[in-house]
Amino acid sequence: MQRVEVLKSIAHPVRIRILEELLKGVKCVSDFEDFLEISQPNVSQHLSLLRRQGLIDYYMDGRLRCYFLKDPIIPDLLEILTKDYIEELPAPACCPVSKRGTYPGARKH
Amino acid sequence: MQRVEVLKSIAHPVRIRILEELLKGVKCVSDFEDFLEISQPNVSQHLSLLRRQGLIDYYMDGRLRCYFLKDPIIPDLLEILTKDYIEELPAPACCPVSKRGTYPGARKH
DNA sequence: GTGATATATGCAAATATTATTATACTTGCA
DNA sequence: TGCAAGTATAATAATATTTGCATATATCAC
Repeated sequence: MQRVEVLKSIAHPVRIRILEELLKGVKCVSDFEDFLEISQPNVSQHLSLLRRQGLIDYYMDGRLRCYFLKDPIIPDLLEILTKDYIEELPAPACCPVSKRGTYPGARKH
Repeated sequence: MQRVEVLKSIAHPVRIRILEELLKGVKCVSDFEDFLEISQPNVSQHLSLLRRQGLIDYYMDGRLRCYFLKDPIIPDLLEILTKDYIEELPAPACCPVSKRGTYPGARKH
């Protein structure tokens, strides 16, 4: 499943911050190095993973590599992740639809 | 970060299928056991992780545990994951906004 | 060419996740 | 009370991810 791979790529504290920054605009490796408090090789490793997954890409600018967002699912996902959800989903009305269930459906939990 | 934890919970082929099924309605453990081809303890472990994260909950019905969706972010996330994105995001117009970058911005990549 | 800057890569160690197995708990029913 | 169905938990083994470090590559300025 492609979707799971995308999710796994985003589901990391460093990579989600990288993506959030890229949502604001183009950034090069040393820009990330400044505000993420990790080593340059580690930044590169995360960027390279995101690129392997096709989520971002870069262009060369002198000796800088300028990274930018590529996969359109990213802005949508990031937006949902910042959204405030106040209410829980409504609890199911009653009685499970289960092949084994002819039980009355009394909620004891 | 809470969001990363949520993403990690969803970013697994079994758990994403569990959540998709729960989107359709209530299901008990043995229901999952049937269509996911994994062992009962493994199903329980995934369910229990999802519950620890507050994404799902259950009620007792006889000796069945009937699981249901609880966190409203799930339907939104699942929807985006099934959406078709045809176009890539537009490439950035020009020239990086980088504190080091006064480079001309020629794209050599 | 030489040196400095910007970034990537390879590999091993540390850590986290997942599946498996065996066992325990709980409920309903005879 | 005792047994079976449904499910959970604990311990462990297998696997994947992440990080740190040393080193490599590429480009620019001189």
